[in-house]
Amino acid sequence: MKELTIQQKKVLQCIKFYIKKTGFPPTRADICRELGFKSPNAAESHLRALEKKGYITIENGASRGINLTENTAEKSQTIPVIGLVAAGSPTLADENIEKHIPYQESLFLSDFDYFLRVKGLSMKDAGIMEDDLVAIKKTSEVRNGDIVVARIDDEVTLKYFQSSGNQIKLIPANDDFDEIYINKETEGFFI
Amino acid sequence: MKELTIQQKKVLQCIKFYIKKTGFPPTRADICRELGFKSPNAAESHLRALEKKGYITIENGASRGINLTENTAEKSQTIPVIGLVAAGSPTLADENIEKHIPYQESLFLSDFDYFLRVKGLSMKDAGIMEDDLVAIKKTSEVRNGDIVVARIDDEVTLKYFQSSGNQIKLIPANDDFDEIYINKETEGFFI
DNA sequence: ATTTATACTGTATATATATTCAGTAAAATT
DNA sequence: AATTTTACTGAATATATATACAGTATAAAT
Repeated sequence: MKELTIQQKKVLQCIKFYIKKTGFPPTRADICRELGFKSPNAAESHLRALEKKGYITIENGASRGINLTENTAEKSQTIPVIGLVAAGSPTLADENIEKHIPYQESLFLSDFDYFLRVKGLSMKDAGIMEDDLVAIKKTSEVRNGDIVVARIDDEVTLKYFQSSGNQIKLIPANDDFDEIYINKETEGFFI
Repeated sequence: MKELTIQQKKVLQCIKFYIKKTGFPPTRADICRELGFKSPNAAESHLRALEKKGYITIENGASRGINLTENTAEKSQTIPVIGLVAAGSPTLADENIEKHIPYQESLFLSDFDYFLRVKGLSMKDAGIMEDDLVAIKKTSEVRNGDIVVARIDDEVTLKYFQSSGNQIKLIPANDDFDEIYINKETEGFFI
């Protein structure tokens, strides 16, 4: 596949981002707004260049008729892998990142934020083994039965989540480990 | 989430299909064409109903401004699981389907066609173990290094594919198993 | 019994949008 | 040295598209 110029890459990224954000491709005007162009023809020209180089297809006459080609859509990206460190909550800070691995977006299209490398066997019966990579999504909503990353003081663990009233139960998927009960008001506890 | 009527389900399916096919959402007219409506207002009304029930969002004023909500996009579907039967190539015929399992489309968005249950350990070193489920995609293109489902006469196996000239090499990922060499003209051989 | 939702046809229209044309200028290719 | 590609501004326009309005009819909910 022919190489893209810096500007063309920006336009392609802009299209991908717009689709991810809105669910549908941008118009010429949308691209101009995002990238600061003042003429719709600036976007048009770049689109035609991207089409010519095979990164997108354009349905002529159709509004927002941009389609990322298979190669473009599945373009592998990198995603950080974070070691399950014992102290503190895992962060995306550079020092915690084990490495970045390429991944096929098509295999896991869901938007998760990072991988976590599993230490210990407490989730063994859920099919999560030591050194497995777990896809983690940051979220504000937690439902009962979800598998969550819980931090209690300085320890980080992966457990089933069960909330009832003021009490939270963290259930491991391994009979050799005990359940953990926590009061919602307890300090130093985060999901 | 509120239940959809039969017609509303059809419209929602139509939108999903259109996006899968073209990469962008349909216009009102597109929906009419696909479903045989004669007035764009038929599509419009259904879209507003789907919006009201929370299955889609509509960006007012924007063309093709339809966005499947998270729930809708990730709506679990079922996909057939096929047992790796010894005789003949696996088919989607009912008698071969072990069961249908629900799956989160978001976890594996790539379009594969079915799961195959693995028998034997010939791909052990590629991380494919006995009774694992392998996602299979029917394709006409095979590249060297791909893992393929090969049928030789009445036996079906999973192997690495390596083609050189007129000869095909099928390489197992387990030292305990032997490589298989096949002439391209050999009968009874299919990928 | 009345209202609301479903399920459309048919017409009309403002505007959202793609796309063409006319330029300018610098960089890369041939 | 001449041509093509890149990278835009700016203006104009045909048409693609959402959307409102006017109906008709049946089913479901209140």
